Amino acid sequence: MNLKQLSEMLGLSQTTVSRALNGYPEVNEATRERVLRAVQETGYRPNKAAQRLATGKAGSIGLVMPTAPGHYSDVHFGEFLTGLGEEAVRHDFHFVIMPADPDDEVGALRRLAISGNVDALFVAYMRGHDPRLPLLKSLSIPFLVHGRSFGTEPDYPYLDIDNEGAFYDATRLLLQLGHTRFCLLNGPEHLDFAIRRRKGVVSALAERGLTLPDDCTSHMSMTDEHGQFAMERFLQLAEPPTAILCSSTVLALGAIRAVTQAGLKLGEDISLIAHDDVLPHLKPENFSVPLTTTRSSLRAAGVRIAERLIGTVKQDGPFPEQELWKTELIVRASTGAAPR
Amino acid sequence: MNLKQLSEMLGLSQTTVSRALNGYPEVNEATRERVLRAVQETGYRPNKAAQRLATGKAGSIGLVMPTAPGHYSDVHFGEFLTGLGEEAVRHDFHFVIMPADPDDEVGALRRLAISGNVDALFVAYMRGHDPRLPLLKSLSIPFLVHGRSFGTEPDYPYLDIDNEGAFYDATRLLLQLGHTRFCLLNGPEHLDFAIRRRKGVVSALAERGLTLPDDCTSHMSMTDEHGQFAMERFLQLAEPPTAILCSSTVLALGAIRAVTQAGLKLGEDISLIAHDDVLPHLKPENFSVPLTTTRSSLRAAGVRIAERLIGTVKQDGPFPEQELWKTELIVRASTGAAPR
DNA sequence: CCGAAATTCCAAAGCGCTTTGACAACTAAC
DNA sequence: GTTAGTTGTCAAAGCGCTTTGGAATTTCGG
Repeated sequence: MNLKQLSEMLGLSQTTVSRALNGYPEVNEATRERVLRAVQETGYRPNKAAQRLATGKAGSIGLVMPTAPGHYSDVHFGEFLTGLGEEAVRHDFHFVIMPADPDDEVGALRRLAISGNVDALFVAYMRGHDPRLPLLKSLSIPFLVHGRSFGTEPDYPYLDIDNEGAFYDATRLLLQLGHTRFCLLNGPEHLDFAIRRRKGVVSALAERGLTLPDDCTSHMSMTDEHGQFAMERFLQLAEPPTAILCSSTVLALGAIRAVTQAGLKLGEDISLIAHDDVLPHLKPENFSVPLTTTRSSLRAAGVRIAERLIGTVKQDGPFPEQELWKTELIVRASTGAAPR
Repeated sequence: MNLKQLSEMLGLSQTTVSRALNGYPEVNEATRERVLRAVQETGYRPNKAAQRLATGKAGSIGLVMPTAPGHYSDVHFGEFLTGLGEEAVRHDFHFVIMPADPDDEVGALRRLAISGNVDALFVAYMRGHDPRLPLLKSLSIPFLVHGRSFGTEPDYPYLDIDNEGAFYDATRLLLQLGHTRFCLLNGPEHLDFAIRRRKGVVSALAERGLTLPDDCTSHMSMTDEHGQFAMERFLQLAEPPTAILCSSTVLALGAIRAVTQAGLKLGEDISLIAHDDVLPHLKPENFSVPLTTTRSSLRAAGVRIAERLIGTVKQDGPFPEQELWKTELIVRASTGAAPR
C-alpha cells in the first residue's frame, strides 16, 4: 500500500492525502478524518526512504558502534543506549547503528554522515585529541558528544560529567580520613574521562604534597577481571595502598574480590570509592560492603542527549549547547579511617 | 556532491557512472578507473535513501529495543548486539534500532517493517505464544528469531540454544552428586527460555521421583539484586535447598552474596550451576568460588544470526533455517557432593 | 445575484538513485 | 562493401513521497 493507491482508493489526490496526514491546515476536517480512518484500516505507512528523499529528514540519529572479534562489549553502552531510546521513542525517532572496526571509527562516522541516512550524529568514548572532532565540525550535520576531548578546544556541543571534580572530591574525602597511600584503577589511558579523573586525583593529592606514582595507577578496559588483576598487583607493592579510587563499579567488583582473597577487610584495611554509572544490574548499595561512590546516571545522560539532539533536528535549530553535570558523592561503608 | 554533479564533472552520463560504481560489466575499464578515482577525490557517497528507493534494498537489518523509564537495560542485549555488529560490519550492513514501549512491541515491529527502512528483521526475548510471530510470518520480509516461542508451531526461522537440555543435564549432575533439595532462580516467567529451562529441571527431577515445588522457583528479571533477594528467601525455607540452578551469571552474583552472608560455603553447603552467556565482564571462572556453568556464547549467536540474515538478504534467497545449539556443561568448584 | 476572497483540492515537478531499451561506434565475418 | 555482432554510452522512466503554483469550488459582502 502506497500513497498513490491510498489516494485512488479514497478518490483524492496524493497531495490532499499527504497534507491530511502531515497536519497541514488547508484540508477539510471531514476529509482528514476520512483519510485517517482509511490509514487505520489499511495499515498504510509512508515509505521512509521516499520521505527522506523528499524532505531531507529521516527521523533518525546515527551512531557508530566499535566492534571487532576481540573487542569487549561494554556494559555501559547498553545502558546508555536505553537512555537514548527512552527519549527517542517519544518522538518516533530511531537509531542507525553502524558497526565499525575500532581502527576505522573516523571513516565509519564519515560514511554514516554522508550516506544521508541520518539527521544527526552522536559520538562517545571520547579520547584526548579525538580525531573525530575535526571531522564532525566539518560535516554540517548536527552532532552531540558524550564526554569531551582533552586537548581540543571545547567549541563543540557536548554533554559531560565533571570527572575531574568527582575524583577530586573523592580523593579529598579519603585524605580527610587520613589516607596517604592511594591507587587508581582507571579506564583505558587514552580515553578522556580517564585522563580527567586521574587529573582530579593528582591535584587533590598535590594539595597535601602527595603524588600518584605510576605503579599506583592502572589503566585498562573496565571488566571485573582486569579490576581483580590490577588490585592483586597493587597489594603486592612494597607499600600497599589503603585507599583505592576506581573508575567503575564493574572494576570494583574484581578489585574487591582481590581484597577479600588477600584477607583484608573493605572499609577497614582498605577504603574504596568507585564511580557509579547507575547500572541497574550492579548496584553499589548491594555489595557485601556497600560502596561509597561518585554517582551520575548514564541512562539519564542518554535521555538528555537524545532530547537535545532530537530538538535540534526537529526545529532545524542551531547546534546543541554544552552541558557539564556534577556528580554526587555518596558515602557508604567501603570508606573508613585509614588504618594506623 | 551527487551522482549528477559527479557525472557532469566527468563528462559521462549518470548511467555510466552508476554502472562503473556498481561493478557492471558493460563499462570500459579505463572509464571505470577514472570514475573510481574521481570518487576518491571528491569523497562522493551515494545517497542511501535514494538508493533504497530505487533498489528496494537498504543494507540494514532492523530490531526493536524495548525501552521505558522503568525498564531495565539488559547486559545481555549489548553483548548480543556486539556479535551482530561484528558480522554486519564485514558486509557494510547497519542496524536500524527502533526503541519501543514494551507494551507495544508488536506495533513497533510492524511500523519498522513497513516503514521500508529495513531489509530484514530480528527479534529476541521470545515469550510463550509470542504475538510477534504471526505478524512476522504475515510480513513477507525475511526475519530470524533468537530463541523460540513455546506453544507456537516451530515453522519459523530461528536460532536457539537447547535450554531444556542444558538445565536437564545440569540437574542430572547435581542429582548424581546426591542433591535432593533443588531451587531454580529463573528469568521472567513468560520468556521462552525460562519456560524451557524449568522444563529441563522438572523432567530431570521427575526421573528420580522428585518435584520442583512452587516456592522453590523464582522468576524475575536477571539482576544481581533480584538474585540476592530470591536466594535469601530460599534459605529461609523450612527445608533449605542444597542445589541451585540459576539462569544467569548475573543472578548468580547476587545469589552467592546471599549464600556467603548466610555463612554458608559455596560448593560445600550449597552447590550452584548457572547458565553462562559468556559475558566478558562477568566470567564464572573468576568468581571467588569458580562457577560450574552451562555455557553458550551470546556473542557467537549474534554473529551467526547476522551471518544468516545478511546472507538471506543479499542473495534474495529463501528465509533462513532453524538451528539449535547445544550448550557445554563446564564443571568448576561451585558444585560438590550434597552435604549429609 | 455578482465579484472578490477564502477554502479545498489537484497536476506536476523534484528529491538522487538504478535500470531498461536504444543508439552509436567499432570489429569481425562473409 | 555490406551485414552481423560487440562494446561503451546515453536518455528517460520509475521508486514513493512532499511541495509549489494554480484551478475549482464555496462563502460572503454589497
